[in-house]
Amino acid sequence: MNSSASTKERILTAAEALFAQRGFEGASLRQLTAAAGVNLAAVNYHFGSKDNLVEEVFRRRLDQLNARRLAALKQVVGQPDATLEDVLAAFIRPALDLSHDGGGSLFMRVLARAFAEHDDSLRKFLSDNYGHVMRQFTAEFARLLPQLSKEELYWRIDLVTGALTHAMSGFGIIQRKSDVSETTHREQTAAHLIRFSAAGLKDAPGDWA
Amino acid sequence: MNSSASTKERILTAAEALFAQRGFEGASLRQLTAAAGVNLAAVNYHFGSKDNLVEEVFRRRLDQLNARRLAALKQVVGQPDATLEDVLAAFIRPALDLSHDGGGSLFMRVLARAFAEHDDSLRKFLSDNYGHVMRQFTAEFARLLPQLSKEELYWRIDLVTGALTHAMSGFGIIQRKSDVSETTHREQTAAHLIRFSAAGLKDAPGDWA
DNA sequence: GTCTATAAAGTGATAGAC
DNA sequence: GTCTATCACTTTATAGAC
Repeated sequence: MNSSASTKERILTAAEALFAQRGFEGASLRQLTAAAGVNLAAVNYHFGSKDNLVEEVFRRRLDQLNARRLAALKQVVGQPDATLEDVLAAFIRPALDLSHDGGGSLFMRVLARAFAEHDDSLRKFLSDNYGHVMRQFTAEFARLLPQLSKEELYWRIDLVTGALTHAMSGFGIIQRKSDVSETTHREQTAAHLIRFSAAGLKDAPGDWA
Repeated sequence: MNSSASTKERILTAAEALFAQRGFEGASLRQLTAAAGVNLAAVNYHFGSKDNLVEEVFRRRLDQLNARRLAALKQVVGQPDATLEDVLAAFIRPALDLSHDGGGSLFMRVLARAFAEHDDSLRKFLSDNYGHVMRQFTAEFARLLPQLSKEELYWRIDLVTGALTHAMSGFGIIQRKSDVSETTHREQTAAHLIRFSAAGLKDAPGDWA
């Protein structure tokens, strides 16, 4: 029953889809291995445990995603006339591209679930492994928005994060129309996200802070 | 082991807390009835099934929440000089108040989970029972933002929804400091949400739409 | 309305043959 | 590296005594 990919990769792909659809608790190893066309015992052989498999599902996509984000940010920071929109684009575009190339469109839904879960160990894993990315972007936002207090900036970045996660996990009311190409739709999505986020970030600071 | 509240109410309260913490699949009836101090069989006696219990957890809070939202919106629509911020406040403040009175602060986390779940039957339940509330608010936004195309407006409302859900479920980086009262913190949260959302909604429409 | 006991099925994980 | 078989346990739900 082996297709082209390795057993390990096929488990990861099937797990990503099932975690997106039914959650980490909701997706059982039996459903998962059946979908991947591999033996039940293969999960424990290759990953050790279900928890470890969950982490590997994140690692596979986030390593690539965050490398691309940091590369894009580096490009932007190099330019003296970089705008807030440029920094937002460096953060957003790589995430939208995920849904294009790797077939990893489901991964953003997995990520949205992880946010909603509040699971401490999972959050610690994400923070430990990818927190430095968020810190670099935050520093750049702070540089471009010096009029905002630290607290006000954190608040707004938090709200931007919410909007992005929501939009990128794709449960918005906006569906791509059949006469719009996938590429065009992704460009429009990026433009909406960047514009909306920039407007919220740039707004004058509140006078009550 | 009976405290003051009825068995039914105590199950609902325990279920809300556990669903927020461990998810709908992750929270078992055994954990739930143990936390409520009631017998395991009481869930099936009072609610028929776990799925039905989930719906009742939503109904208990959303009936009140949406009634307050519509009442607040009615007040706003009555005034000829109502602002976008007023409409946003009518939507946001009742949700923040939930965390104050009923001890229902956990409910917003349950709601955030429901959004991330993509569960069709749950989404249909929410849409069937509370969709009219969102439609009324959308109509008011459209009236106050006539420069936006229907598509652009829907996009922005969707992004606002993401920011609100994220913030109200309380997994932001912003925590209340010990020297800030609960009331003050809620006011600041509301101010941030309203200001940020209004800025994103009011931004000039894109020229590519 | 609340209880115990249990049915029937599902769960993650593992031992051991190949 | 892959398989079967199974362990030890948990799950929802229900039957029937009180």
